[in-house]
Amino acid sequence: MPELPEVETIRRALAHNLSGLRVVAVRGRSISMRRPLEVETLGEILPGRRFLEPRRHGKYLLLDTDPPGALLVHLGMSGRLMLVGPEVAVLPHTHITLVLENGYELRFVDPRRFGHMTWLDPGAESGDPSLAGLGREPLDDAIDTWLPPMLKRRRGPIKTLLLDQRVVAGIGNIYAAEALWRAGIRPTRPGRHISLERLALLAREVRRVLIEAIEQGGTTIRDFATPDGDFGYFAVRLRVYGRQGQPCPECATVLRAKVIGGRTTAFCAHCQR
DNA sequence: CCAGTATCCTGCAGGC
DNA sequence: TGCCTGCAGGATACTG
Repeated sequence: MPELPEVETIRRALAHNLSGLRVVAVRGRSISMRRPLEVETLGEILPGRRFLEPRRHGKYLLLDTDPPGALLVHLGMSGRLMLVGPEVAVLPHTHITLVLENGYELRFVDPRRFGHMTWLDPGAESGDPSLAGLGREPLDDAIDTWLPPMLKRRRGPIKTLLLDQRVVAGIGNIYAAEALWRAGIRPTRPGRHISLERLALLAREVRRVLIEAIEQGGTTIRDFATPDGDFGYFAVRLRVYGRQGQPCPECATVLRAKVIGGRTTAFCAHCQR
């Protein structure tokens, strides 16, 4: 579900409403996830710690604490965080609840269990398997200088390269499709067969679409919501994602879809070459 | 080494 | 109405 703009939207909400609060208790049940969720371990570590300003790298959230350490959160496809009062009904698939000193609860809900929540001791970040090797941030305004050479060097369809978190961190299926449409590039085209000029344009479109999506609070397709329950409004601005069979907003050619890198990708065969 | 596929899991939409 | 299939915003292990 959540790509960079959604995770950033969550981060901002938490910066506002979670920073400064202390954990008083941890509730939940350990469950097998992509990385094991050790509720007992978190129950020993977290109580007494205060949340600082959260950080984000790609689709990962880093909830720094004092005393030092960080809760690493990835939301996978269906994960969400809720920051709510105890009177709010507990959703199915709520795997862990952090009770805060003000009575509010930070809940990690993830039906499909592709996400995870892991504790990182100080210094463990650089050696963490999820974080090590993560690419640079696409919001960087110099992206059009460093991304094109990387795309040029790798093999495979440009769409697959954009989704590779080691190349650039945070792009998922929605924004890859949108950026490629904006840049007029066919998702199947091998990255190394695209000129540096067009790749620079693509890099700028990647950055632009992510920034616009953040401004709209992310994209709610089905169930994305901030910890406070707000939805994202970028869905109305999607031009190709999920719109196969409908006319291209630019030229009215019927949009097609093709599976690339195991993911359905919509594109306009006329505008994207 | 590379690219492509299978897999983890639940929920939901669509077809019959 | 109900059953079945396929697909979903991600990441990674495996196959050939």
